[in-house]
Amino acid sequence: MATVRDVAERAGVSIATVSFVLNNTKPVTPATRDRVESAMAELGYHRNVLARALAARSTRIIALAHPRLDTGFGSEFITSASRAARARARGYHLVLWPVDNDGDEIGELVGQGLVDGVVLMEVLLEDARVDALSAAGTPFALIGRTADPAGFIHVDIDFEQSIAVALDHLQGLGHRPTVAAGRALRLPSRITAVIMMNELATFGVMTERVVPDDLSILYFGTPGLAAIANPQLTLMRAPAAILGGLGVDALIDHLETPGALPAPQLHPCTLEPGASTARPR
Amino acid sequence: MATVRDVAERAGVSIATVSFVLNNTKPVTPATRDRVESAMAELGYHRNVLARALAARSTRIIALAHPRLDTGFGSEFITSASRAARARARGYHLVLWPVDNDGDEIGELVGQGLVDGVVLMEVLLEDARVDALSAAGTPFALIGRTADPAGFIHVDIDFEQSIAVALDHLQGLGHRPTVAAGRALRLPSRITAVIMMNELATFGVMTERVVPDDLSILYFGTPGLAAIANPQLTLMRAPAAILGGLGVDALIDHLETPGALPAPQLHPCTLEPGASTARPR
DNA sequence: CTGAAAGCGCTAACAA
DNA sequence: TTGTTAGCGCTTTCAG
Repeated sequence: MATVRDVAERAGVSIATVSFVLNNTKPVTPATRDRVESAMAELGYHRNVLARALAARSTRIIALAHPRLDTGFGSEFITSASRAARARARGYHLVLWPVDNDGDEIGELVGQGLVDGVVLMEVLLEDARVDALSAAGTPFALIGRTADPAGFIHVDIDFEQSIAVALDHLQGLGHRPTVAAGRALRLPSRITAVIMMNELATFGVMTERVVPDDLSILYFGTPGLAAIANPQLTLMRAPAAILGGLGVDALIDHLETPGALPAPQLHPCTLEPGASTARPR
Repeated sequence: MATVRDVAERAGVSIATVSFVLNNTKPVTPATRDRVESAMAELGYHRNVLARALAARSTRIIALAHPRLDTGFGSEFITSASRAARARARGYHLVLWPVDNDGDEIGELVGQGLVDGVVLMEVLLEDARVDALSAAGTPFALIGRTADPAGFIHVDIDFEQSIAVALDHLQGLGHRPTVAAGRALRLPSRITAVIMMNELATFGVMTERVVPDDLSILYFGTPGLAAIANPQLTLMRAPAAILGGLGVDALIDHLETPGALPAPQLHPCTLEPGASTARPR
């Protein structure tokens, strides 16, 4: 592997100059820049990211902290995050960190100095990982929200907008809204439609009522379960692929503009028709 | 962040000694080892992986090269790979590389010196990425196989075993085997059951025949599609979660025992009953 | 068994 | 505009 030293020698300049053209950090005459650039091309030079990171105190690596056991969030989330990281002009790397919910593990990992920041998946209302990252002084972005997300970089589902779309769908079918959020143990018989956010509960309800004849169900979540159900559930699909990319983008924005706190990015679910919603009888 | 220097000072030894206990690379008196270890504990010392990597010429980071656009392989694959990497006693990191099928991009990435090896997903029979990695001299493991996999570290689906299970299932229902591999344009009417490996083709067949009354279909692949189909497909599910971990394990084994070439790990699909297979009429 | 010292490949003052 | 040089934090000979 060729090093800056080799390039410098071949171009007849100092290694500092090579670094300057590499990073565009100081003015260099077009002529010398040319010489350096062709030397790099001829040698097939690739800058060693490790050495760069050590010297520059910035690794351009970010971590995606995901649940240790797969919660079935779908590969789109991860691949979109991975693409977003590499897509930037100068390219970040994304490492995967399977971590528990207590903050110890993630604290240990950031202590290793490998990453410039962390994207945290499946954030809880009270989240020890968030505390650990704050304590360590590591920049991070949340996918989801803690109880008090103000002050944290975060991206999440736009629930308000999503609910609006969901209600619109149900009302279009002729259902009338009522306020009954929460976990009612038993569904009053006058209810003609429900919006469900919980897998298990959804299947529970489906055993008690004839869907969609007696009850329409609109399910918020990922398609896996919705597809398997019988009848196939009408789904408000979480924008997984989009959130992954947005989270990474927000974090990188922050890293490159230390002052700024990127505004929260909220993205709605999209309605995917199924057979679990219909006109009320 | 505390450094070896801080630890050495506090323990009253040289930084070399600290390194020796850190890596267990030279004998150290229990007494001094103790002093060093408590110094590390007191300072909350974490070894900087970058500096270690640069000096030791080994990063303990491996890359998972995945298709740039999500092919719906499921998150289990990636999370199991990520867990396998971190699980080892001394912990590897896994970075994600979305790459095209031509070898340029991956060649560029390994040139950066960030990783000790690469796990390659969705390997093709003729694969430019494999050539690029070979040329670069980077250790790698394949998920899948090239036309001639001998000499490459690889893990894959055990097709032989899987087919045996599949045939067993169909014969148990009363179908009789015939040899008709390939892509027959039209299905002879005497055929009572097929094993399908291709999404599109499967749906094509389903529009032409009544399933499972006229034709039983056994589908090899991932559950996403199988679940959505009507009737729900009987599935031979690819062992994604297992292969991810096996691939990483094989690569790390190789990295830590430069001589050895880990034997190919083949793992069969598992049969998941659906409604697309039945007794022939 | 322990320490001194020379790097790993690069960045970034500071000088020239 | 370019070069000299001192690190970044660690590993690893080579002496002692």
